[in-house]
Amino acid sequence: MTPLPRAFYDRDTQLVARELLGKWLVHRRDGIERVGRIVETEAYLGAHDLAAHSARGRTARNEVMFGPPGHAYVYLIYGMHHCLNVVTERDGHASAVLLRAIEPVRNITGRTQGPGLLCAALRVDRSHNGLDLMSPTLFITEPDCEEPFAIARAPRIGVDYAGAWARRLLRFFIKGSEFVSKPAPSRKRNRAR
DNA sequence: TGCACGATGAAC
DNA sequence: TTCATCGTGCAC
Repeated sequence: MTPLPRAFYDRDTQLVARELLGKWLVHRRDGIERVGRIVETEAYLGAHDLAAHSARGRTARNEVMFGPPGHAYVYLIYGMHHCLNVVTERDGHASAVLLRAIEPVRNITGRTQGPGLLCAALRVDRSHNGLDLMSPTLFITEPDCEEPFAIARAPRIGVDYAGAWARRLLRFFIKGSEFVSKPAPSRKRNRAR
């Protein structure tokens, strides 16, 4: 298995988010190779995207987002869950794709539908922050075999604070996959439109 | 030095 | 609908 080249990540973030669907996410650790098929992603477009961590400026936490493409941005959320992102576009653009769900392929135990569960199942944590995805321990690769699938899009999850940016269709998932996350129904009221 | 708050998940 | 749980970022 060969890691996708850096050029894959050095492109439009929405395009990368779409094309990551169906790819295999691989993590080798303790002699175990865990593999999951990516079925759900979210695009965070850069410092102008009010839902992105990078929108509030460069800090110690989001430093990796501001770096070159093809690196892992992993952070701890709600004091207990990890989220894995891949940095996209040119150095300094501060965009990334959040990997939200995978379908188990090899050596995966437990549920994988949601960014926190994905990291737990793959044994990915903050120690992987900044890791180059060209590395043999954590990378994304073409699947061994793949059947055609349809892509659906929807608003991103958990970013209601971002106003109009929260309503943009920047979440992508494989239509009909049972491994796509099913977040709790939003308590959002009827919204005029 | 203190404190409010998450790109979540699970229980009630 | 509520809560667990803690690193981060920014206000004092």
